[in-house]
Amino acid sequence: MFAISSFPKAILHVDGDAFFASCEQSRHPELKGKPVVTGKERGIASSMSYEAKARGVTRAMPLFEIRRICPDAVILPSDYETYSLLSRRLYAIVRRYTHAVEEYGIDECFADLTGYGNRHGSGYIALAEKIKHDLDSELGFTFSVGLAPSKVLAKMGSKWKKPSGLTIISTRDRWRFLDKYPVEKVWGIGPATTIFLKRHNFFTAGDFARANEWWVKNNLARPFWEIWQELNGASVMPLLLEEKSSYFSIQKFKTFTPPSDSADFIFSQLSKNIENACIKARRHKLIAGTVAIVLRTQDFRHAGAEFALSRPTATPQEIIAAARDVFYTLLKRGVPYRATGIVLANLNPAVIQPDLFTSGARMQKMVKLYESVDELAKKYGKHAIFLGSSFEAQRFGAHLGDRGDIPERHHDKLFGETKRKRLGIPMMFAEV
DNA sequence: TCTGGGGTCCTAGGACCC
DNA sequence: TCTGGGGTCCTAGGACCC
Repeated sequence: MFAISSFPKAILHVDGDAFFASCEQSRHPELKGKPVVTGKERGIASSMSYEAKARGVTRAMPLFEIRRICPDAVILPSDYETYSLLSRRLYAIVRRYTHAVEEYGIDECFADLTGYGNRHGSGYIALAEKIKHDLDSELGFTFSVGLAPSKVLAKMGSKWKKPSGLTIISTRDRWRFLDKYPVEKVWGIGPATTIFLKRHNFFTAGDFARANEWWVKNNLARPFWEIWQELNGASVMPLLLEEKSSYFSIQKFKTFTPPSDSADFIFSQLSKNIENACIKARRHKLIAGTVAIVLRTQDFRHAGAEFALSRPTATPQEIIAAARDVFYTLLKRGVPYRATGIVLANLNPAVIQPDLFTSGARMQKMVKLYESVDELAKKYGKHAIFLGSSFEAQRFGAHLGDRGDIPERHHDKLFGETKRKRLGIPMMFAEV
C-alpha cells in the first residue's frame, strides 16, 4: 500500500496479451490451448499465441520455419475487422471506469484513474483489478496491466509480468523495478539514446532516473527529460483523450451553377466529391465498404443508387471506377443536373499495424501513392493534386474563383520533375 | 537484434517580416 | 542598403513508436 502522497496520479496501462492470436482464439474457441500464429498472408509470423511462443515461434519467423518446429501450428491470415472490433470493446470497457482514456494502440490504452481511488491507494488497486477482470472475462483472453503515478511507469508495469500480470509501481518503491530494468527497454528510449546513455554509464532505468536533473536537461532533448521525470514519479505526459472518430458515413455534396447536362462535366463533379470524401476517410483512417451516389436535377428531384465495393477502400480510383457504371445508368441524357453527391458508408478502421499489411502488391502501391498525395495536399493545399476524372470540375471551380487553397506560386514546384520523382508520384494523375 | 512500413513528435535551420 | 534583435512559419531530418 502507498500513501496518496506517493501516488498523486493513478495512471493505468492496459496491454492485450498476444493480441491478434488471442482475438482468433476468442473468436474460435476450438483454438484455445493450441499454438496459433497470425500473418499467413505475409508469409511470416506477426502474432503468436503463448502456446506457439512456448514452442519457439518468434516474431517475423517465416512460415516454413514455423511448420518445421511446430507442425501443429494453426496459421491464420490477419483478420483486421475482428481485431479492431475487439479493440473498440477494450476501450469501451475501460471507459466504464473513467472517461480519461487514451487509445494508444490497437491492443493497448492508458487510463487516468486519479480521483477514483482512496487515500491509501488500495482503491486504485481494486479498480485496476476490476478493470482487468472485466477485460479478461468479457473479451475471452488475458490482459497485462500496470498501475503507477505516470505513463512511463505504468507502461513499465504492464510489461513487467506477462501474460496476465497486474503490476503496481509507486513512486516510493519504484527502484525495485527501475534497477532491474534495462535502460533501452524504457518506453521512449531508442537505439540512439541508448548508445548515448551507456556511454555515460547509465545502464538501467534506475541509473538514468538517478541522473542529475541539470545534466539531463542540458544533454538530452526534451522528450528524455520528460521520461526522466516520469521515471521519478511525476506525471508530465498528458493523456491524449481524443477518441478515434467513428463516422457512420462520410458525405460530400456539391451544387454547381449553372446546371449542366454534360455527362463528362457532371461525372467530373462526382469524381471531385469522391476525392474529397476519400481525403476525409483517410484522415480518419477509415475505409468504406459501400458507396451511394446521388444526382440532383434542376427541378430538385434526385436519383441515387447504392452499391457495395468489391473490397473496402478509401482510394478514389477504385471508387470512381465502380461508380462510373452506376453513374451512367442513373444519368438521363439531355436533363440538366445541378448537384452531385457521394456517401461513403459501412466504414471501418483501416488498421495498419507493425508486421501487418494488407495483401496484394497493387494495393500496397495504391496505399503508398495516396500517402504521397495526402502529403502533397498538406503542403500545397487540398486540391493541389486531383484525378484526371475530376479535371473539369477543378477547372470549373478555378474559373469561378473558387481555387480551394492552392497557392498559385506553388504550381511549378508541384509538378516539377525532381520533386515528382522523389515523392514517387506517377504521371497517372493526368488520366484515370 | 535483424526485418518491415507508416505515423508522430521534436528540433534545428532557413526565409521572411517588423 | 545597412545595422540589430526577435518573432513566425515552414521544412528537413532525427528519433521513436506500434
